[in-house]
Amino acid sequence: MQNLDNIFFALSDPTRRDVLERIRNGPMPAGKIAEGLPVTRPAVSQHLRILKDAELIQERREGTKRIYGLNPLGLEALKEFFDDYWSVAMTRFKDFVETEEP
Amino acid sequence: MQNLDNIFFALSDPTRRDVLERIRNGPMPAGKIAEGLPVTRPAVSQHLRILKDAELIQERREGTKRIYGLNPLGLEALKEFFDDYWSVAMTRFKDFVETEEP
DNA sequence: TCAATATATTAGTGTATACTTACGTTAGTG
DNA sequence: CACTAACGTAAGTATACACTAATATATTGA
Repeated sequence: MQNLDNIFFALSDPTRRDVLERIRNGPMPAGKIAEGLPVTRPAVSQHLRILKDAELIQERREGTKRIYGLNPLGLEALKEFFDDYWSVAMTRFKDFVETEEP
Repeated sequence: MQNLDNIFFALSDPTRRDVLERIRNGPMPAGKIAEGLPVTRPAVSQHLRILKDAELIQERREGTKRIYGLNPLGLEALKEFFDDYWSVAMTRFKDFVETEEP
């Protein structure tokens, strides 16, 4: 399982979230991903690596192309973070609000 | 509503996630939050500010103390990110895996 | 009002990050 | 084999970040 450090770090960058946005409707080669983005292609390559390390995307080779698509593994880790963590938050929040009133 | 930049950035730091961990079972004054952490109290103050800007925590004053507790607003934004975004990811993932096999 | 408590803010610093340009690598094509 | 296409990698740089030490602010009590 991926650690949350990498996942949240990967998601903290807007350009990387743009990358995810571009491939959310289906896999895409690296060049095409870079087309829509305001940074150079090498920069996108570096972002892709970070996203891949976080297991948020997957790589598949096809000739000279590299097709990138979403990887649900990192997502699963995030989901666990929610289920295991924030379920408590919601219930505890009430106490906080209630004691805040006079 | 909060933007995801601030939220993911806030969550990308392990110390800040430690802060959240410490207050997830109930609000706590800043000093007590800092006790368990390996950084100085001013550093914790700075982290608290970032978490507060991201609307992940709330502040309430009580005398000279400042009590911090979880704030579900940032969390709601994150939840939307999931529901609105990753529901697509899961279904699209199948296509990717299937085309990967020979 | 003076001092103590609890905390935030500022200034300064080493390190990490995101970017660009230049170069290297791998797979197909004549 | 040379050439092109589609990438990744390396080196260098400006900026952002997290941290500490010192200072400032606000609240309470003697």
